Order: sequence, then C-alpha cells, then structure tokens
Amino acid sequence: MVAAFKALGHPTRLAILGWLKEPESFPPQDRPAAEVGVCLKHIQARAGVSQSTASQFMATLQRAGLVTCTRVGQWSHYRRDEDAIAALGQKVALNV
Amino acid sequence: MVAAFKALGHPTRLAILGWLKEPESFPPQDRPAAEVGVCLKHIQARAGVSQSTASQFMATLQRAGLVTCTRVGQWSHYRRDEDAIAALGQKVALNV
DNA sequence: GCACAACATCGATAAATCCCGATATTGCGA
DNA sequence: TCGCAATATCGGGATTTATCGATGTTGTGC
Repeated sequence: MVAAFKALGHPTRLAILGWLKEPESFPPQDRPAAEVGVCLKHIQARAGVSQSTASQFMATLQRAGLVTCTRVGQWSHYRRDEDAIAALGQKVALNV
Repeated sequence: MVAAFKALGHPTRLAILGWLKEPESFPPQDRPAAEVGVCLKHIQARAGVSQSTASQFMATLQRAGLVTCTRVGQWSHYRRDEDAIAALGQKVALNV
C-alpha cells in the first residue's frame, strides 16, 4: 500500500495513470491499445522523458500493482489495473 | 493530490492516519481526543520518533489536507479530515 | 516576571529518489 | 547470422526526503 502511494506521489507517474484511461488517445499501434495496452514508446513521448526513465516509471507503477504489462513481440504494453485501483480507492475511503 | 500521496507514501505517516481512527485508544488528555483530536505527544510516543520528527510528520499530513490541527492552550491536537480522505478515495477510484 | 512544558522551526547529515546516458537483452526482418 | 529497434537494467551525479539534536516561540502557573 505504501508502494502504491509512493508511485502516485510523483506528478508524471500520476499523469501517466490518468492518460491510460484513454488508450485511444495515443498514436495507433500494431495491436490496438484498448486490447493490450499502450506501447512504452508512446508513453515516453507524451511524458517527455528519456527511454530509461519511462521504463522505470512503468516498472514502478507495475510493482505498485497499478498497471499490468503485456509484452507482444518487442513491445511492452501497459494498461491500468482497474480492479487494483478501485480497491485502493476503497481502502483510502474506508481503511486508511 | 500529489502532496496527499507523498504524505501517505511513508509507513509511519500512513500508520498515524490509521491510529487516528481510534482517538480513544490514546492515553487520556485534558480535552477528550474524540472532540479536539489527539495530542502530539501521544502520537510521538506511539510512533517512537523524536519530537521534531513527529511535529514534521503532522505538518506534512496537515499540508496534504488529510488532518486538521486544533490548538488548545499549549497542546496541538490532530484529527483526521474525514471529508478530505473520503474525497481522495473517490478520486482514486474514479479520476486517477 | 520566571521557570517550565509543549510545540515549531532551524541546521546538518545520512539515506533515498530522480533522471540521465551507457550498456545489456531480446525479438524481428533481411 | 547480422544489424536494428524496443525495452530493461546499470552506474552515477543532482536533488529531495528523513531524522535528529539544538534552538526559538508561546502558553501556564507560581
């Protein structure tokens, strides 16, 4: 739980999680984003950070359980874990 | 919002917020904790940190809007801001 | 006014985080 | 197999956070 809050306690990571609510707003890709998630390259481009930073941001969000990663060929696609996010919201409202 | 997550992204601060759900579980004080909040000294004692660290923890939680402070005489009492916490939970579940 | 108690703030050091470029890894196509 | 493209990981310098003791501030009681 602390890990999730740490992950959200960064403006860019918080923004990324918000962007992922509209996967279609990213440029098109081989496999549709609504299906497998958004390709790291597109996230990196929108965030305006280096490739390694983008990769680490997503790894942090993933370790926090807020996103999942689907690897297709050479692409890593990231998607919100809506269940985990909703559960976290519940915890904040009820158990924190 | 980022500030709130940063504040929660620390195990001790997160624990304190949880403790404040049961103000009665703290030692008795002049003014009842259920009314004005828990005295800083009691929070400090339970957290096992120095006085200055406890003070800064509560200041961080206060700046994040998660607790309110009621000063009575020489005592600072801290209380959860239930509305703000519930609103944050809503945001996590819906808007993040 | 004085001494003391509770709390806030300051100053400093140790630890963690941020963010990058460089390098390693893996998959794809020629 | 070779080279390239996408991603992950490594190593490090800059910045931020954590935490303390020391000091400042304010209220209380004598």
